[in-house]
Amino acid sequence: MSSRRQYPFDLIEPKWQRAWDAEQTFRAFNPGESVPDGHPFGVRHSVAGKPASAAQLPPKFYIRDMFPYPSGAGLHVGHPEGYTATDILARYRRAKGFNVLHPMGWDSFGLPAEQYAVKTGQHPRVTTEANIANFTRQIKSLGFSYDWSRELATTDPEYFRWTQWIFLQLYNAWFNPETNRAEPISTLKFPEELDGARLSEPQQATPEAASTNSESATAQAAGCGSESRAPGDLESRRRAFRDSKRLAYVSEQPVWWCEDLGTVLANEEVVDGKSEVGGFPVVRKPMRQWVLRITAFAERLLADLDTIEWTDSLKEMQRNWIGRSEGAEVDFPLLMASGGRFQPGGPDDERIRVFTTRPDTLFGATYMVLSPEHKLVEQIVPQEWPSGTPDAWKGQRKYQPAITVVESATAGQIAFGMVKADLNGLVPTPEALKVMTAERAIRFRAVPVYYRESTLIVAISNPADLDMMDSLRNELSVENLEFRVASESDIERILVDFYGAKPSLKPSPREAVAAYRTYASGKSDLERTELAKEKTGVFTGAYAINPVNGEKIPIWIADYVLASYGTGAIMAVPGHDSRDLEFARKFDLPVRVVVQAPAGKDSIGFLDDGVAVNSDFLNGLPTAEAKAKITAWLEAKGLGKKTINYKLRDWLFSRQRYWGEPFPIVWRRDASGQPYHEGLPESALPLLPPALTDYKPTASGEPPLARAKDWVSLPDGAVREVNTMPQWAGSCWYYLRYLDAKNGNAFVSKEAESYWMGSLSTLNSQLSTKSTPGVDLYVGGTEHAVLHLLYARFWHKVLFDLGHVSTTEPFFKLVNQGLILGEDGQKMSKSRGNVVNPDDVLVEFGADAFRLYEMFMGPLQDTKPWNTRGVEGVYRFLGRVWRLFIEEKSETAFEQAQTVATQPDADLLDHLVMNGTIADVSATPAQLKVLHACIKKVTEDLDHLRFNTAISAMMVFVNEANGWQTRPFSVMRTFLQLLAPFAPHLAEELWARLHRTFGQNPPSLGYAEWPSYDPALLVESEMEIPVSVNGKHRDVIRVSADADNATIEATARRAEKAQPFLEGKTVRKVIIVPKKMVNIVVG
RNA sequence: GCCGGUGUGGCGAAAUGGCAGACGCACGGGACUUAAAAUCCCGGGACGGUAAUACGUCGUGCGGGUUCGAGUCCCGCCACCGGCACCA
Repeated sequence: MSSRRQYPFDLIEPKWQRAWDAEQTFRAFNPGESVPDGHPFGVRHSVAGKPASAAQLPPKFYIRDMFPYPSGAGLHVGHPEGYTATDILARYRRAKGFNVLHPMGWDSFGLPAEQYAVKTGQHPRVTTEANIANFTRQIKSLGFSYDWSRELATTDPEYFRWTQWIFLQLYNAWFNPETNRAEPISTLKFPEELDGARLSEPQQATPEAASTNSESATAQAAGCGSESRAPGDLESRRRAFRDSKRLAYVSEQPVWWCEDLGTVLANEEVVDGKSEVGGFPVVRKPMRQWVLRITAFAERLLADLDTIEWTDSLKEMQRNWIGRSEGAEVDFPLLMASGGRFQPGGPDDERIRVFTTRPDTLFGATYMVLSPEHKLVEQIVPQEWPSGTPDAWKGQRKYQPAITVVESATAGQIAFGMVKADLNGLVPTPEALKVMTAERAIRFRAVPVYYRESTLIVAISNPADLDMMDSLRNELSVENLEFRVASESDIERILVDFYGAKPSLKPSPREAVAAYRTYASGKSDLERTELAKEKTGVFTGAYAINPVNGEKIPIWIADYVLASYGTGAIMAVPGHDSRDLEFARKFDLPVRVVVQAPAGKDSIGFLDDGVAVNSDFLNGLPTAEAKAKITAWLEAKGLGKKTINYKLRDWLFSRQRYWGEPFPIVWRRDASGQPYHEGLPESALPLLPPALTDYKPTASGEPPLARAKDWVSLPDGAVREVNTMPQWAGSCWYYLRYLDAKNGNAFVSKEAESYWMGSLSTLNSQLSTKSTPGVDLYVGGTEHAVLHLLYARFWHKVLFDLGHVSTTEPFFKLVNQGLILGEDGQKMSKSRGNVVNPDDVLVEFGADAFRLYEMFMGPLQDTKPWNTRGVEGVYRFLGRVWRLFIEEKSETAFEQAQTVATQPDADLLDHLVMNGTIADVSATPAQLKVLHACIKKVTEDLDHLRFNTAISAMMVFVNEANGWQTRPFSVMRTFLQLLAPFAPHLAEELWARLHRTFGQNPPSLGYAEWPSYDPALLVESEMEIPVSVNGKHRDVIRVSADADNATIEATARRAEKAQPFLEGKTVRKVIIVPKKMVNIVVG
């Protein structure tokens, strides 16, 4: 650790931060805004002291960071990595003559503040504001050139009024599949039976959007199905129909419920069956929720990825998440077990519709599987098993508590063992739970823990759960915890008592199916992934007919088929699908080869494209042709059609929390008492959350907002929606608010939007570098790949369709910064104790060194470990820069003055004197060459985001300049311009001093024109060219720069060190790459 | 399992198909100093060789290939990191 400061950054850095603040140096000006007199931006672009129109302003450059959640822990060194990169580019672009928009704000709604509020009763706003203040202090101490006048926080009512406004835009719009875009709900046409006013006119039935389950499900829930209703409630039905089409709609679907967080979560927030935040268990639970129709935009979200510059991996993540697959829907007619045709509710129910991407394997479909939740299940199950049904198909439980010893001890209080039991059909019965409760059964993190006769019995099936034992020990305050293996009877007790298992055959298909459905729905996703390594399922007793060959095939239910994908049903082709094969093997179902694998590969289980066999009229066709032929055949017969499916689900948009945006929605009841919702008028915004003293959910499990009875109930009898929006809402559009952050009349003005988002950029392209539309550069971590970045693209497209923004995409270029690891090469975390706090680094080395090191570590996108010695290295470099400019003797005087001074004072810096080696003389050619090489490298590297090599180029310059007896003013001045984006405080201080020393008024460094290099100065009169013999490097020759090939060849042939390799050999060929190398090929 | 990315000194890393290891860290030597720190200068891929030079051989995860020439391009592996994961 250095005992003495390399240079007085502690005085320099606050001094310039104050100056930039006071002079509003980095204010970005909107079209129509008046630029203050004398502001350096106005001076540079001749718009000072007057309002500048969009055409008078220089081209825009909009560069942004992902705004942070202001946590109580403060900034860590990962945050400023991206911030530094964008700040360097912002400063560089300003110098290049762009109007740079570089803002910062706060994603300030969030769980920690709310959890603190639940515990202490303190309003989350208090915590949030304190954290914002701390983050602001930390970020400002790094000297970033943000335009702080545009600072925003998603928790600010003046911000979230527009978040609510955008929600209303979604609420009042629908997706028109014919135009493939969002339109105002007023353009929605009612189907004929609801269009009472114009029954005589011919009406197009509203076409279904690309088949999304949510859509058809809600449409049916809303009652617009085929069954007719009394004409009296036509109005209600019209409303229900309209509500079912909105981009923001209410759905009763099963959602991920997290008990520990007390809220539901979106699919994207659930990772490995646990909540992304906190890692708590989640379960599937049907609830009424607000959902946004992102699936309607799946195709455009996918297609437009081709129009933006993101990394391949990021685009790929989004593609995977959207998960488009092409295939066919095929109808399988039902057959009753008795052999008669099935006729429950009408013509639509006579078949089961499946989705498959391999219609060419239809002849290999030997059974069908429905998801346990499939709506047809109950209707198709017969009273009795068909004769000859194997016992294994009847849902027989066949658990063998095969106990694998994991760890053991004697005479302990806790016994546990690994259960490898097939829990098929087993669920904790209410009776069993009562018994368990009486005996102090507890559920610990979804794992049953059973206390009986002074012994805790823990059945686990995953070695990973061993980690749990420590927490369990703490939680139970059991000391001297010892382990022993659970005995077989221990396990038996858990299975019988907890799961209510009885080793008996299910007596009827109905019971077997009911038991399996309960089992499947009761499993949390955690249990599903950890316990269900083996396939489970049960035969329904019903059969269907394979439409291509008339075969009778059994229908099963199994939880490996998801209700939420495709049609919730599949045709199983065990010959060519690994999951179906696994299932077929377990239950002894027939396997048939219908695709011939290439020679040498087994056709059973062959998943790739091959040639159709055993498939009647498809035989001999390659897979692609077989697909086309069978699809056409199905369509001609009316048995199926080509279909596209997506993995993407609609976006669950409501949370049961206090600290989020309230929905601008009220609920009323129609004449028949049916509740319906209504959007608030814009004039009611912002809708503020009510004041509460208790932030917990209500006793009846309603969200916290329900506690505010006065707030919830309106005088006219309506009640407010009590859910709130998720944290992602505010971050979906903040990049638009920055453009016009103080606008009270609109979320952004048209002028600001079109200028900054680049629709106007073609109007003023006086610079060769053209502006990109949208955000020019967005830098942030990969963790938002499918959350924020997908949601924001979706909102942007809706706003675009509705005419509120002018570009189809928000972020045209995006770069992911790499993770910074701790000094031990591990991910930084409190528990590892390897977290580096930027505050500490700043105290010791200053902001400039910190910034420089963050960039010097390696390429921005790479993951790399922190190394404090590395900071010292760049800090030393800055010290060398300092000493190039400052007379060392004057430093002694300065230090003495500083010791005497009672408090730090920037005036003390005036004791410093410029280094006497700097003189206003013309530079030597060698000096110019060093400088211009540096300009070239730094400029080119900045254009390609190669900060680390730009810094090393400056180090090379400093190492050279260090040896100069005389340092020309002009050269040193230009160098400071190159340094300024990286180490702005030091550069500003030296810039000011340098100019004053030479009797000049320092021009604004931030807006001084970026230096350009003269290629002529870089040309060598002589050059060194490596000489190779047979591709091996042997010598280096010197020739004049304009030497022709003949001269080069002759010189190379004479090269001394090459001689031993040429002697006695015939030269077959001489390859000369101009200015690069010579290769002599001998034989 | 599928998709994407990355493998170069003791470490972070450089290298439009053309002298591998720029720059920095750590390390070693020297100057300055009573001494240390700081600073300045010099040296560091490995092996062989030499008093030290010189010089030679090998060397960019592994195995092949294309090329006068490969860290870079192609084919096949291996390892690590990230994402997805019963999506029909």
